[in-house]
Amino acid sequence: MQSRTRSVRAGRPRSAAADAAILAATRAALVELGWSKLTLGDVATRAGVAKTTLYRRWAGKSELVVDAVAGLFDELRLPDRGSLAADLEGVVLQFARILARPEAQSGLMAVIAEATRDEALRNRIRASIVDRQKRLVLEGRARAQSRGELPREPDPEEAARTADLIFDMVAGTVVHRTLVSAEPADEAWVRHFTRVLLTGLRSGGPPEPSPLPRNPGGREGGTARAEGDSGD
Amino acid sequence: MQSRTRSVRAGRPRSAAADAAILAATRAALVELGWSKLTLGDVATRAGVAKTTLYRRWAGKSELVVDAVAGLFDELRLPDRGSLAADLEGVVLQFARILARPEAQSGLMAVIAEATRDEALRNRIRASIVDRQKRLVLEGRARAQSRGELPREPDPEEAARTADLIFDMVAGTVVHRTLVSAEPADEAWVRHFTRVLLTGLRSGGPPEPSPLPRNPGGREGGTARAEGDSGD
Amino acid sequence: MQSRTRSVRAGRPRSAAADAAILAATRAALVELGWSKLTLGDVATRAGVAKTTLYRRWAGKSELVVDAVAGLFDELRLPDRGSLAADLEGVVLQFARILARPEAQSGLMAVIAEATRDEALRNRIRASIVDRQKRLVLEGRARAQSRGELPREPDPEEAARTADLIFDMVAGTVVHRTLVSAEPADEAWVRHFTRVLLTGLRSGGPPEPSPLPRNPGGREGGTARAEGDSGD
Amino acid sequence: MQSRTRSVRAGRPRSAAADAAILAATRAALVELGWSKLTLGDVATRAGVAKTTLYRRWAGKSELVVDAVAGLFDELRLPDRGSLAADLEGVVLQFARILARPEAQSGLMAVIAEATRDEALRNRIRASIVDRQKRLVLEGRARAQSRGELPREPDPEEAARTADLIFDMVAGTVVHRTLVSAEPADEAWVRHFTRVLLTGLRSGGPPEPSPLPRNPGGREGGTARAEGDSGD
DNA sequence: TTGTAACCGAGACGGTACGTCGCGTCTTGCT
DNA sequence: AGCAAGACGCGACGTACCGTCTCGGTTACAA
Repeated sequence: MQSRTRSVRAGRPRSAAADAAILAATRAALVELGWSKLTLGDVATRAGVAKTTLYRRWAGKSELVVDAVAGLFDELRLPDRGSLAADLEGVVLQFARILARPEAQSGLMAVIAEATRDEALRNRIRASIVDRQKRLVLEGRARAQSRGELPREPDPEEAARTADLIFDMVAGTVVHRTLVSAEPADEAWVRHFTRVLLTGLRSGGPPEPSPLPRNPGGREGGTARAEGDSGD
Repeated sequence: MQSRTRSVRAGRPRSAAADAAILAATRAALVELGWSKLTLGDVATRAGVAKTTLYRRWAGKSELVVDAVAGLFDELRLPDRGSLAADLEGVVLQFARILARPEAQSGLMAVIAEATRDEALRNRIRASIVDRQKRLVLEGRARAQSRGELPREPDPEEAARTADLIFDMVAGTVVHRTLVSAEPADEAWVRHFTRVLLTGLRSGGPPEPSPLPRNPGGREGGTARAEGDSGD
Repeated sequence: MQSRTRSVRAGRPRSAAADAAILAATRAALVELGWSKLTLGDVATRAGVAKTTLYRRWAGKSELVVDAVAGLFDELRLPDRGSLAADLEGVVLQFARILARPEAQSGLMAVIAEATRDEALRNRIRASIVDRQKRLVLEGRARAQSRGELPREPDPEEAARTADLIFDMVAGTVVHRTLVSAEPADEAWVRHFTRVLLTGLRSGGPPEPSPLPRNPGGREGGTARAEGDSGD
Repeated sequence: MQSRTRSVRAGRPRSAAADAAILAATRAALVELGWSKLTLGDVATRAGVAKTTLYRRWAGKSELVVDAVAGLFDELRLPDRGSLAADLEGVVLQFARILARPEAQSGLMAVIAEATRDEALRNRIRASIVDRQKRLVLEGRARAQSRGELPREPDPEEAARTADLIFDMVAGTVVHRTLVSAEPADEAWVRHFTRVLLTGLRSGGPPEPSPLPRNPGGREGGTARAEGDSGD
């Protein structure tokens, strides 16, 4: 009978405290050193843990940082501020504030870069970070629908497509603002952004087959100086 | 005597061919290996160049990759397809196609990650990559205004703010779709996205205290409290 | 097996069996891997024993291997073949055959190397291995003396000195032949070696101040064939 | 034409000083730490050299120590003291003194132990250490023959066999005395040993087919004479 | 034509971090 | 209380790149 028990758990169990210490040390090292100068040996030292212990739990730097960064997003909540617009603003602002923290900045882009070459890592990121965020979008929409602020989408596929788009727009735009443009995503900016987004969503139905306005008569004069004439 | 002579350029000049070979080798290495496994020694070997030659021209991996990736965006053009919507679609699609290439995926996010800790690198990225893209947004708006599709914004500051927002939304969303969600930014998606974006922009004026344009349910008051005062 | 019969006391029922299993596993590992690649974890696994159990009984790799190798020499016996020469040949051959086994080769030299820096280990080796061998020399001499083949040495110190020398010559030469010269110590070689050794011993008395033979002219016949006659 | 030159020597040449520094550091580390606690990282540090430099020149600890120890035997010389006995004593004493040094003790046995499992290492030891010593035996015999102290052996195979035996006896006995018995191989001992050895050799002819005397009656007088009064 | 100065390839150098392995110790739960 | 299982802190391993530094040899311009 013990053969099963044995295979399940024999020997000294892994220290739960070590996991927490390592993740905290990773975040601290990200703040101080950033991704590229973060070394696993240093993280182990900070955590008061042997390097081997670290490698027993994570396959490498990328996996470790994904988990460390994922923790930052745990605090994301969907506030109930009474309206879709207000709720959205609140969530975006929370998201922006997390991204403003150096440990998120340093780590997040780097693991995304790594993930472009690593299917498993991409899945890990999705499971640990992305899906957790995306859930907020779905919840927010459901709430808005129950409030009557948004119509209920009958086609589930279209609903998913739109949710994905919203999510990419929100997360992508905030990330780009923060990390590429390197401008603060403060309250005023968030208000501006969410207004544009919501306006677009309220009117934006399913994509239509003929997107080209097909301007009669051709170009209005303003285009004149444009270089594009040769183009398509 | 030579020793005192200020010869503007004495000695053997740098090989122009080497630069091109190195950048091409860098892109090839990015495709094959990705950022993290790309090594400067390997790039030098591929380019048929000594490591020293490489270090004479670039300070390190990041700078080299910025230049190598920047070249990819040279082909970005603002097409004149007759309408703002069509032009926007065209640009976004071009951008998406560049981002679909592995050398862009691997390199771009990584240098952005590096740049979070390196002011000089951030400036280099802005100068080489970002500003070149942002110019398209400005050109596109100017063309749309001259066509009469968009009103002329009287406040230059507000105009700049909106241009930045558009840029962050476009670039950020496409990047997020491609790299994080790892879904193809194909024509259908681009059409969907640009329609939402344009709709938002056509109605989105300067930020207002009450951003809810119409609420079918009729709860006007809720918006008020939801806004800034309550905070969180 | 045995643990089932007596469930009352869960003491150390395997203690005796474990020792044998561990030593056998050690020898097996020596054969397969040699000293430097032998690991205690592997030995424990082979013996079906926990590493802890192993460490309770031996302080480390060296001590364990000393005991494992010592067992090989248990089979050494002083045969009675009727003459000193024949007895010596027999013992040397036995010794050579043990040294030809890979577990002896791998282990013995290594622990001797370790012992150069470790007094306790040196003593352990002496007690477990060396003295057991040296006893054969003493027994052999006693037997030869009782046969009348060797005179009885009146000075006990000199007797000890000579016994030590014989031992070093026998063991050292066989070891060197086997491990350094890496040539087989087969029957023919043993015969050659023991004849030289015995001849030397029969004539070799206490050390003298003037070792120069000083006979440039030629060899006195007596010395030349002092012992050869006996054989044929 | 440089293509040939290039392949022969291109790039920065290896530092000759580094080799010497590394070997000296290795010997120093052997003295202080002994074989098992000697680490290549430590050797590199002592030599003021990077670990990589060390690994570029030697495949591992064993190879390095072989070279380091081989240097110790460079000082071995065949002295001309006028007689075979005196020459032999001189060489053996030199050998004993080298073996008395801790760097030789620590290293030599260990690499021999390693060599039992490593053909290449065995060859390296033979080339660097053993053959150099064996040459002295051959030189010594030639000199003794020219002096008339030893007969010229007509059969070259038998000559080689005997030289090998002498070598194994000399080296093996001294090593065993020093490292296993852990007794000093001082002048008195060397005199005792060499006298026994030389006596054995002077009378020891080629091995004979029937070595077992098998005379149950035992032997008498002739043997007895050899002992006390020292024929030579 | 000849200097001379900066270039070029090759590759060794002192370092740093990697990810792995073995050591000997320390929990666990089972018997 | 001893056992197997196995996680733990420690520290060396051998490898891979880093960015720098010789090397011998090659341009290209100036004297």
